[in-house]
Amino acid sequence: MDRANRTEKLYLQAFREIRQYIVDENLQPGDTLPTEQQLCQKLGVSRNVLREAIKSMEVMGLIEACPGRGTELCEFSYEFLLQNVICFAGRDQSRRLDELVNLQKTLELSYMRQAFQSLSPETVKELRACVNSLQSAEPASLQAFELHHRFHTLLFRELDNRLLHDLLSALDVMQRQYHKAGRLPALPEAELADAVVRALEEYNYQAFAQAMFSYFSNGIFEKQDVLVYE
Amino acid sequence: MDRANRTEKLYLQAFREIRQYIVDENLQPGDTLPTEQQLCQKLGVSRNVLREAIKSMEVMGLIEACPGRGTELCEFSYEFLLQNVICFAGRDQSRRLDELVNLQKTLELSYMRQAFQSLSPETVKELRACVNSLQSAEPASLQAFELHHRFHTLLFRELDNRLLHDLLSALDVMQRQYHKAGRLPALPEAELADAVVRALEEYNYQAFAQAMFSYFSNGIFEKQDVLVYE
DNA sequence: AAATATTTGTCCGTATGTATC
DNA sequence: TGATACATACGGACAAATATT
Repeated sequence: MDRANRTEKLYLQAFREIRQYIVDENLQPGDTLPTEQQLCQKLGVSRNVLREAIKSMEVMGLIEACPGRGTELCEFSYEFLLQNVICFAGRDQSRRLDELVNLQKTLELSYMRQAFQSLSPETVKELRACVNSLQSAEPASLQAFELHHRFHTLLFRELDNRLLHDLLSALDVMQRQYHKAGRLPALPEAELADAVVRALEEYNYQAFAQAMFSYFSNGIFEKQDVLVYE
Repeated sequence: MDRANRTEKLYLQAFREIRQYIVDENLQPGDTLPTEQQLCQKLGVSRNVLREAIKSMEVMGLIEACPGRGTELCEFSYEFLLQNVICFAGRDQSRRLDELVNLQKTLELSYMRQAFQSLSPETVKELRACVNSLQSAEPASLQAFELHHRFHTLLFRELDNRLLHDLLSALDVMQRQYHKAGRLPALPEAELADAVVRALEEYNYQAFAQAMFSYFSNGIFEKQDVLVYE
């Protein structure tokens, strides 16, 4: 670490270097990081500075430390997103919700063809059960919100695109905060979700796409324009 | 193995308490936190523990500390969160680049109409200068890579969508890492970027959209299918 | 089963650089 | 200019939890 002409704080620098180390070494969940002593030597910083960097990762749920054993990578979780978005993002910023909803609509409509092709009969059955519950649930209830979320999760869960999957989950986590704060407008009617599943049961892509567009033109999604092309 | 009975680590506890303090006091961006000493006393922990908690917030971009002045809240940004989602979430190296490129293509084509409408003559001039440099740069060089990214940044920088902006920026960060590792295939030819800017100079959306599609059908983007609709 | 070594958790002290008055 | 307040950074020390011999 070049300390002669450094301008940035050491703990910020250390954090990025450790993150880079994890990426470069392709460390997987369950793998252990070097000990604090080793990392201090590798980065050329004191133990305090190193811990400020490493404990940042632990606070975020990326790693877990245990005395006597060491520090290991965790399975990635959106928990830290949830915790922080609650406190810092969801405060008097009404347009952020629009941006979240718009991005969800854009992504799901853009990837729906791949989703359609990936869906197995088993998942379609689960989707059917989900939508049936949705139709008998109280609209705008917490239960309805959860079922809508499950509906979206099921639609894309077999699509083999980890990045998209994580991104959709992150969007969901963020929207959840708005819902808790009572600022989430109504979701589309259950009937529109039902039409999507009916198209899946008939394995009719045209009908599926049509139903998806209808779904995403109602409720909270209504005013979110998306550029769509042929 | 009894984790229930184990007392929680102090730095995790301190982190949550400080966050709660921010919410309770309704602190806004620009407001200052109590000094380290005051917080130590308030929470009843040592300075080291307190710093491990507070520096976690700074690493996440939630606060900023300055010697002699104190610590203040920052404007919330998704950038850090998204970068870490991308860094830690999908670690399958081989597919990740495809997913990154595909997502960039999807987002830029989906939001290009809004981008077109938002662009000012000043930015178009900067785009022109950027593309001119690109045409005289050595293809596949580091300079060409940087100019391509500047091209994309300029296209969307006036679009008033913070979330999209942060996401594109996070994708850029990740692609940079692939480029450093020499794993980034060739970008589209400079001529295709030039056609985009020519359409902007003529304020012709049809030509712009056409040029964008051509750009995103070449080089690294070639094999990335995107669902497009009418 | 016990002793020892390893690793993280927590605290203290000190020196330095920087901003403010 | 000087004094004060604050964050930055380093090092040492001991405790607690775990692993190893």
